Amino acid sequence: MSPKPMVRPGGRSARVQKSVHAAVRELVGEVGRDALTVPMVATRAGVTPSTVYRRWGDLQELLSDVAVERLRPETEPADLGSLRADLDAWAEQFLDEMASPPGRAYIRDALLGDPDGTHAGQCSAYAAEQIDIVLARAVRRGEPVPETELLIDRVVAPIMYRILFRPGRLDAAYARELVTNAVSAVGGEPGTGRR
Amino acid sequence: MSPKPMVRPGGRSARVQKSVHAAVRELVGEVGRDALTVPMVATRAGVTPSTVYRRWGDLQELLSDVAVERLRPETEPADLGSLRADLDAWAEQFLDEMASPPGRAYIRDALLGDPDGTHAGQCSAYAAEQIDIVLARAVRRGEPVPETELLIDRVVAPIMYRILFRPGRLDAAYARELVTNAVSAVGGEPGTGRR
DNA sequence: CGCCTAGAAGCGACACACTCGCATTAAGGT
DNA sequence: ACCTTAATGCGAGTGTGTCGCTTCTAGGCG
Repeated sequence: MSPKPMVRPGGRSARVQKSVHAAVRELVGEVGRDALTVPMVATRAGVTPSTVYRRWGDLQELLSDVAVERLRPETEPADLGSLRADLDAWAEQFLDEMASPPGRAYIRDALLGDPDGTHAGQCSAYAAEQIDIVLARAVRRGEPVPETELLIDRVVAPIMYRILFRPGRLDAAYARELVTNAVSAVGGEPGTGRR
Repeated sequence: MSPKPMVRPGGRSARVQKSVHAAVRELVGEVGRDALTVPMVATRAGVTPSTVYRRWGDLQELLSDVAVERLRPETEPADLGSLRADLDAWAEQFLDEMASPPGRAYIRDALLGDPDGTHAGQCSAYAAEQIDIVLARAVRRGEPVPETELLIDRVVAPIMYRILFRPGRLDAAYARELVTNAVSAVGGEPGTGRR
């Protein structure tokens, strides 16, 4: 028994992954998501279609892979001096990015080709990380802070639910309302702190 | 100008729709969702594949159609004598059905093949209707009631978010917690009533 | 330093899902 | 009973996706 199959992140495999991802991003911009096919991506990336089929199995899984990458936040939430201001700003930006047409498309793609829920879990983890940064800052300032879970339930979940399930519009005021309701629940009435 | 193009719900079209839906349900049980193909469904339903392609366009859209039908609640929420009891019972049942493996599969399918968000909106409408029934009952009893929107944001959205984005387990206690937090927000502190 | 092994990519052939244009049938209105 | 219109049936063609085999490279080992 050898110690482990080993993945081999360096070398050829990594090059293939990078060039395939790049090809997807280019082609989505050029021909659109609907016209995209695996052979097209493979040709652009300079690999054979079977390689793509083997590694990703499906166009949807490939798109999901790329979408998760695009949904990764690029910067830390801004530090505006108070928990409330930080959360407001973060929630507004989060809603803007997620509710925009490309954002909705990425969310759909990420959920779509995701048999075991790994990619979806990754998206949720991104939001949790950003919230944790904001909360850690507030703790350092000595402010009372809600649980991360509470903010996910009260702010992130309603936004994502509306994006996915309801056709209606979403604006910054809604994000601020959710934040207000969430922070007003901290350090006060019973039954708001979960788990 | 004739009044309308008209859909023709009765007659042949309706028969085709019914037999195709039945074929999907049968075959999903027999060969599984992964092995399902449009030609297979068409053969079982006694129609030509092109008919299925024309009406539904895609296997995913067909599965989405069937999934929405399965997600339609069959009974009204139970009347247990109080708002709190009704909401607890409803939320627990909702969570049970939605978080179960078949429930998750139906949700995924419903979202998957849904270009314009119609099916997703239908699912959301189902939940809103059930909640409205419970709230209308409570109003008749003279109880103070929260807004439907608040319950969707505080109860439905967190449950669906966790089902879709988080691998963790969901139990009845979580549903009750969400209901507690939602009803405790009614008729009290500022900033909880939305819009 | 060079061989060995195993995992990954290249290649080509085949199956079949999906599209499309045309003919046919049936539903609903007049 | 007729007419309009839309939906279904049918068949051919295209291109996606699968599979077995070969070839190559990365990492382990003597």
